[in-house]
Amino acid sequence: MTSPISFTLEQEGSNGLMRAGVLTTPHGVIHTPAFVTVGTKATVKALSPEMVKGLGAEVVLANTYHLYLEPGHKLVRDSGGLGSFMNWSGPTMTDSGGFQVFSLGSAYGTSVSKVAKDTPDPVDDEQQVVDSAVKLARIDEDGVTFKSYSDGSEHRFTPERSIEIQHAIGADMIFAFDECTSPNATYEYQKEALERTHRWAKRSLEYHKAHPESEKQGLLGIVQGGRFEDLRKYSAELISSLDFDGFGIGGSFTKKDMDTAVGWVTRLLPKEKPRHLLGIGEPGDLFGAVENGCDLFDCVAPTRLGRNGSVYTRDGRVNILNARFREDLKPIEVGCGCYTCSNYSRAYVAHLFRAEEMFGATLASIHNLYFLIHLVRDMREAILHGTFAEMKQRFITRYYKA
RNA sequence: GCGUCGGUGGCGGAGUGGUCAAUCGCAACAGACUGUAAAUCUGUCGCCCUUCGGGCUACGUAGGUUCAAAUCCUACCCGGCGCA
Repeated sequence: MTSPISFTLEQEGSNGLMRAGVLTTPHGVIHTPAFVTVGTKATVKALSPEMVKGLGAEVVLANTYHLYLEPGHKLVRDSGGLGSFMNWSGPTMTDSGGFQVFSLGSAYGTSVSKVAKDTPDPVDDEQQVVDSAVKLARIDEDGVTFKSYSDGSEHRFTPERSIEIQHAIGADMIFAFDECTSPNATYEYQKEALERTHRWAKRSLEYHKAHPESEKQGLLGIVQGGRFEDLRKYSAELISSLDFDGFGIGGSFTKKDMDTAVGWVTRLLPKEKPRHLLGIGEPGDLFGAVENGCDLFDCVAPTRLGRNGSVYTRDGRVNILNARFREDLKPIEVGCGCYTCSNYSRAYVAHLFRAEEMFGATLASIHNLYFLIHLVRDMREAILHGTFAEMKQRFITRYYKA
């Protein structure tokens, strides 16, 4: 059976891993490597689809669990599918709800994120002690029972159910239902969770292939294995052996080891299919991931940081609320081509945040998304021109100079 | 002029003899945020010393009572209200 999505490699890097390509979906093409804009609840927070398109985004990723809870996947289906519902005409993706197994489960009530710090914060360790009874996700072999974070009602996700819902939502690319594990999980637990995720991957795939939606929607299998080399490689081989349309690399990492861990996996994945690194990332992480052969990335950071007043610049991330920007009439980044920097000053954006005017979140989100999307796009160009290493060196030196 | 209520940290506003450098909110200052439980969360917030801790100056002003006062008394200054 032919895949509803096709991937063409344009250029491979000298390290044999990184590559530039073109991913064709039923709703348009994505030039990879590409940063995927996150629109969890069928909206990129604070932005209209026109703004999202205008800042250069080629694809939007929504969330199955969130849309299932609100407004319900059937309504999305009856609205003509995700793209039609949210008025986004380009390519779309949905995450399976696997991340919510983590964020509402083991990470609930803690400050643990999927990317662990190299030097653990003792406060984090204390906060990890959360009664398992209050967590909102419970895992068993067959699936996950969630308690809605908004009204406490109970819901059940299985691999089949996740795919069924993702079929209704109708994104071009969907993900197998997996378990995103905590970076603090033991090897034993990671292994156990990995085996389960593999069984879920097969079930997701079987359910998908048995339905006509598989002719319009591509299914991506997810490699897990935490921070353990043998588990990552085992997972990459097993997931590769299945007939997925592409691959996701999920789960937890250490900031320092992320590149290495991604490399273990991408070396084993078939070159002719796209790889999506789930939930990453920060500028530095993106360089490492691209260098190690990832094609797609999504991250909430640009929009969340934007709403909270942090903005990216070539000289590092800054908080626009800092006193020094109060009367600073320069754009957030001199030379930036985004709508925000073309028309507004730091002082104005800072004023909006201080006055709690919602347009501030919009302007900061536009800038941050533009920054990351164009950063990855620049990486793509650099791969095509064989100048990736210099480009990376130049950026990293300046961005992390402190 | 008489009466009355009140004057607390940048602001609002608690406190009404000791546990008060003074609850709390706002503002301010800084930090965090990686498949969105998030337009959220955390910390600092009189001055000085290196943190623990210690020192100093403070609750309109000046005196007083008391072992001890933002809290009680007296006078004065200022403000609100009422009566002339």
